[in-house]
Amino acid sequence: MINIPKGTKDVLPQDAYRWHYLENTMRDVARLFCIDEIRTPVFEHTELFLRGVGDTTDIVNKEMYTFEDKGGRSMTLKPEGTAGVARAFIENALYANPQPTKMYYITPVFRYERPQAGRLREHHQFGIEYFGASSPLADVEVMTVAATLFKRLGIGNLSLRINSIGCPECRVRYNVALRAYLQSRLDDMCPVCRERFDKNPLRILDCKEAGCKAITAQAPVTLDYLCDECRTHHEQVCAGLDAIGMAYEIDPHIVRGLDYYTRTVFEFISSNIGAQGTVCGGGRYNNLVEQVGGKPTPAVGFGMGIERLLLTCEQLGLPLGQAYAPDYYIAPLCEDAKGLAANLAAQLRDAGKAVSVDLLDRGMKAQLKYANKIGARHVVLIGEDELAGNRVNVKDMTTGESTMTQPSATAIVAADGKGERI
RNA sequence: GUGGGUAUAGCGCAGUUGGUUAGCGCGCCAGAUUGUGGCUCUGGAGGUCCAGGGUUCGAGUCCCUGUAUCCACCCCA
Repeated sequence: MINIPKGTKDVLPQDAYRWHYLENTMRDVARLFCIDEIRTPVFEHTELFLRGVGDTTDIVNKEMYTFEDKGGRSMTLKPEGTAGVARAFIENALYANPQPTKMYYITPVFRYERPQAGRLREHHQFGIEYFGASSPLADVEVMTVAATLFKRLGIGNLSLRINSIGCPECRVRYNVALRAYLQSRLDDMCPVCRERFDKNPLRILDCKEAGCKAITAQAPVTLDYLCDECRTHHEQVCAGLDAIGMAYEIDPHIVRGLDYYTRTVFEFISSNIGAQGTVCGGGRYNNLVEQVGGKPTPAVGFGMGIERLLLTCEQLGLPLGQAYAPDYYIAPLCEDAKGLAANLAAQLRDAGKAVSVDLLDRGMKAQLKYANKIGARHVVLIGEDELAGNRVNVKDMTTGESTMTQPSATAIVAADGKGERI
């Protein structure tokens, strides 16, 4: 027995409709905002993620599925969706199209992690990317897309937290201030944070250790060290959210783990799916396109974990569409009926009906039982009597009523609701 | 990479201070006077008790090691 790799999941036939429901809703919402789909490869040159995501991040450092192909090139399964889209934007000269360029994707992503509730090695993301719009209006619209999707799904209890981490210039001034504050308190902090102090002090704000939290509660926050442009941008994002009545909370401790973020960062958080509650995370990344070799291009977007979204919906008991069921199950009851059964199945399918036919040579009772279990709405019975009378028996499985009718798709469909109980 | 919980039939579980052919519910297959499903009843199939070692007359049960899985840290969606 070879079992499934750690941290991956099968979507089983009886559950696939839920995924279709979520994906269809995502595509519908994207359409409402005039966002077109982009599909990029599942693997890219490793170099893209080193430069795009950032080589100091955990994702790049210890979580990538990297391998050498048979030509000796280093390839990596995409650990997030944005870098590939940025690459495609540049490579296909999408900047030459009317701007902005608004794109969405639904894709698997891969990270070598220890699985737990809401965290997998392969998960799926719905993401959107807006290129070429520096206005805070774009930040607001991106958050609105996520909020619209949540609303459509009936999710009402997510909290939106936003922050601004400024631009690289703000970051330099802020790091000076943060280090000055932390310097004298280093002894009371956890070992991990003492290392972060030198490498990336911003991450200390993210620490969950009680001692560190107590210290960082009073620490300077990026919001107080923004340059004029970044501060104005942030204020306008907040004003934009206020204007449309979207509730949010400013959380100075949101520091996203990907290096490409600038200015706005945000998360939609669920409180009922375990410790990994971030269903959607995103923000602005004005330097990414340039970092992977394009001309400076402002950009903003989000990634949404579909498994976490599904968990949230399930926890809330929300409807997720309906399982697929046959419109007709055709039950030949003798050898001679099989030809007609196959013929009627073909006719009904031509008419757009979902049709299942006996493949196991089962008896009538077993076939009706089976039809019931798979949720067939009608059963077409064909036995000796029907063949002799040039008729078929259409049974409505909801009402239990049967109708004798001519052996053609149009007659069978027209028989719906006209039967009598036998 | 670190810590804790769990592992018995397809799924969910029980299994006494160690004791003889390892059970229950659901599901699956079949039947209940031979052409009508759901409800009910009856029967059937299905298990290397995670793996390897140890203690013992005897291990699903106790001990050790390993593996898998779940949860949490870290980090993220």
